Amino acid sequence: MNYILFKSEQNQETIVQEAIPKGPAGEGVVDGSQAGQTALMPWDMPRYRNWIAVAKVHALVEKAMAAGLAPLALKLPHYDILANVYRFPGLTQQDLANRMLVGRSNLSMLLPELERRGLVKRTPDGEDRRVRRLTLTSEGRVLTLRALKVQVEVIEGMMAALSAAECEALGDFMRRVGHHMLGHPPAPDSPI
Amino acid sequence: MNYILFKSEQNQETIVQEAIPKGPAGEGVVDGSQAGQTALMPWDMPRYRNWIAVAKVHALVEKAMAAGLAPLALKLPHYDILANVYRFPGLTQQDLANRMLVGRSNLSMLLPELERRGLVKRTPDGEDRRVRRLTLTSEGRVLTLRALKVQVEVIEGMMAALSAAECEALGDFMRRVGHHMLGHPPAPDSPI
DNA sequence: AATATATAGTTCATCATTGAACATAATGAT
DNA sequence: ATCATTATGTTCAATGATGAACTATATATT
Repeated sequence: MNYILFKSEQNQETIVQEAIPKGPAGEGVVDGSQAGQTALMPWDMPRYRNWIAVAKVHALVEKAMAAGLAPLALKLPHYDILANVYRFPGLTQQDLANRMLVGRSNLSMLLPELERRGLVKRTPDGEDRRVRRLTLTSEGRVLTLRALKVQVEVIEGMMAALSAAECEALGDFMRRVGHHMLGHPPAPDSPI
Repeated sequence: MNYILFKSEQNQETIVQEAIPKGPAGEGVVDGSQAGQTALMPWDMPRYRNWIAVAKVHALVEKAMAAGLAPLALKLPHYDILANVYRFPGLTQQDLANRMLVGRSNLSMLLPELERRGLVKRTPDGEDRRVRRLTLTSEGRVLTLRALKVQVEVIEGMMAALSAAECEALGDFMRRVGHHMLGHPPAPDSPI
């Protein structure tokens, strides 16, 4: 059975036929590069590999952030909340969920812990009784600044491999991609 | 209490003093941009913003992947395993964990489910009785190809916002950053 | 040969995240 | 005024991921 796997950059369809197993005593070990009519697999394609590189760096940064935040007794999701609330005091839980690209229920699980630790306050909105608005306590702000310092160090350490022009190009590319994926033109104060 | 938050690109230290709360009736709403001696916050810095853009795109791609894989009854972590085992048949669980940048215990939780579904086989190594080697079944390979098609569509859709040169530059940047973070020069068959 | 150290994979408890379902409130249509 | 629809946040069950502790095995040291 053949699949049309993808079109190459030259708009040429690549068809992959299920590879025939080979290997010692027919043990099922398969050489993926021996597939069908064209040997091209996604990892042979530049765009795919470029995205895998992005994904790997993202995983490395998350690990570095987790390690850097551990001495502050702060997990990455909690820090994300604190940083966003520091930057946009008074935002709603729905707004925060949109910015963090997580579900509302996740925040309903995470926020009580930050409240309990005395870092965040949730207050009812003056007009809409469904809404709660988020602000940091003074202790929350202090901790957030310390955690921001950690994040800046991770990002600066990472970006040291790039020139300023390269770093700016990276940001331009990613913002453009982000807006493209969201399907609308860039807006002020967009989460991207 | 002041913090040295970070050094700017001109190597100038930025000091942030805790912002003074303001807002209606002293309700604790804080304007982060009114901090201390210099108003620069991380989100005012290009490198920080550039990384946030990368992180946002990564989150969007993960959502798109999850949505695209749902009709195949496949979750993203399971797909990651299948794709890596397809590409490197016979690899060990330890090797797979390294490539996926997750812990060995995570794979011990995920792999039995793929085994139960008849997608993956775990076989003892011929020489080292601690080791199990991973291969896909024929059904696993078929499903993996279908899932690869989904991933390629997501990546192609994303990269449509970039020219070929921009996409290649992006990959170059990220590979360099990845190697920089791992602290060693690029190697053949590196996870980055 | 005996012992110490390192490695591969598993189990465990804990936490983050998801998506469905729910309760309450606001808005829009009639 | 009433009803339908949408929005906000919470609860629930299920699942993915982590890091410590464990078992079994391999390797290095003495």
